[in-house]
Amino acid sequence: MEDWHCEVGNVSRLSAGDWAKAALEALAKGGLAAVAVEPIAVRLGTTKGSFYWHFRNRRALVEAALALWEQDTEKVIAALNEIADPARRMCALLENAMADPVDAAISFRLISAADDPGIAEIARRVSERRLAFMQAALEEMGTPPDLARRRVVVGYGSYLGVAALRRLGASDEPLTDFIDQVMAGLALPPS
Amino acid sequence: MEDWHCEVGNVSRLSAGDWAKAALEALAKGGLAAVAVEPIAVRLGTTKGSFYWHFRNRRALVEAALALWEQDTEKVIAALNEIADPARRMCALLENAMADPVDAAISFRLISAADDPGIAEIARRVSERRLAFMQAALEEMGTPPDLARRRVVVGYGSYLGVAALRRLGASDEPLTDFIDQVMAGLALPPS
DNA sequence: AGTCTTCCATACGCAGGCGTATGGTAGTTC
DNA sequence: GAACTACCATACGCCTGCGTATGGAAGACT
Repeated sequence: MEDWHCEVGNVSRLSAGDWAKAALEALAKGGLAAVAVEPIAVRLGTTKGSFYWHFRNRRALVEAALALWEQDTEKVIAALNEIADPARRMCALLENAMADPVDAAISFRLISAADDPGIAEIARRVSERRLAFMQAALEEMGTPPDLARRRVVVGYGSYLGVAALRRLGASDEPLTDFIDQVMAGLALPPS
Repeated sequence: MEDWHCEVGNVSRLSAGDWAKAALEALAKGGLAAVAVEPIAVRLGTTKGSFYWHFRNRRALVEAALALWEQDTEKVIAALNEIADPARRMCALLENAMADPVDAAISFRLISAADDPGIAEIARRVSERRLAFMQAALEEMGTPPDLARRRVVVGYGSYLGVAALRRLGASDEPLTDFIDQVMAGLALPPS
């Protein structure tokens, strides 16, 4: 799992991680169809020859990209867990999330492509992870697990949907309004 | 605009509307990439020759399919407007919407493909129409326009996001929970 | 009956993406 | 310094989709 971008002389050698990173960017920018070997090779200034040395096929590249995405979620969660107060933690989460249209774009691409069971499974796992993180915060504040779960599904759903509307240009309402409403829905004090 | 599926003898002739309908189904089922002339021709039991008589190119087919989708929204709105009581109207809307995963799937496909300005524009227009319909109901109940708008954005967003989570298999919570929460967020009495 | 219009089938060329085969280059190892 | 490995470039065949060109069938018109 330890792969490095290695640079020798003025010739740079690519790692599988470089390919995965570029693939994730392509996914966010152009959708699953844009995760195509030759265009990404051009973007990386190399050729297919490099790719098929590092990966078995295109599917493996997609999976590597999504693994990267999954790790990003873990990083964000780890960072937010530094915030002791659960209410402030959730508020920071919302602000954080709404400020990251790239992650939202990836989510939409995957939701759209959820007819592919492999894609759906990863998207489901990441969603589940995020929901669990939010639910834990509510439980910390004394909300019973079942109620917390139901509230968190709508809370995270609100984020997804409102981010989608902003992506479409169908909503330019200020973020504070949105955050206040979601916090209220989660039965948390406003920031 | 009057085109008919016409059947003469045992040979059926296709109309542009038949193509648009099939294209919309393909969009829902397989995404924008699945709106491809030849596969749809096979599905309709015909060939490209038919298609390029009815349409200028693939883009025109996509637009026709989305026009059909836009009309569906209008039909639903017209039907719901038969319900006099705004609160019950909104409740019926939510039940109606959550029972239609195909429409939701189309929404997700378009949100994902919103990097295409043409796609984004239609999706935005339809979203705006739905938001306006909901906002009108809230205003009927005395909510000031600005507040109604903000609530409705989160309400419709919640629908989109929760439908997405259900699509992923990340939520199997009962619909009544969701509906109650959204109705509460809209400051409407529960059903 | 012959022409005209409408609608469709077939065949073609082109482009782009996937995966493979094969050779080459630059370090590493002994 | 020679073999060896790791990494990459090039070239190829295949498939699928787009759009066009052209001919054919079947009813309508006169």
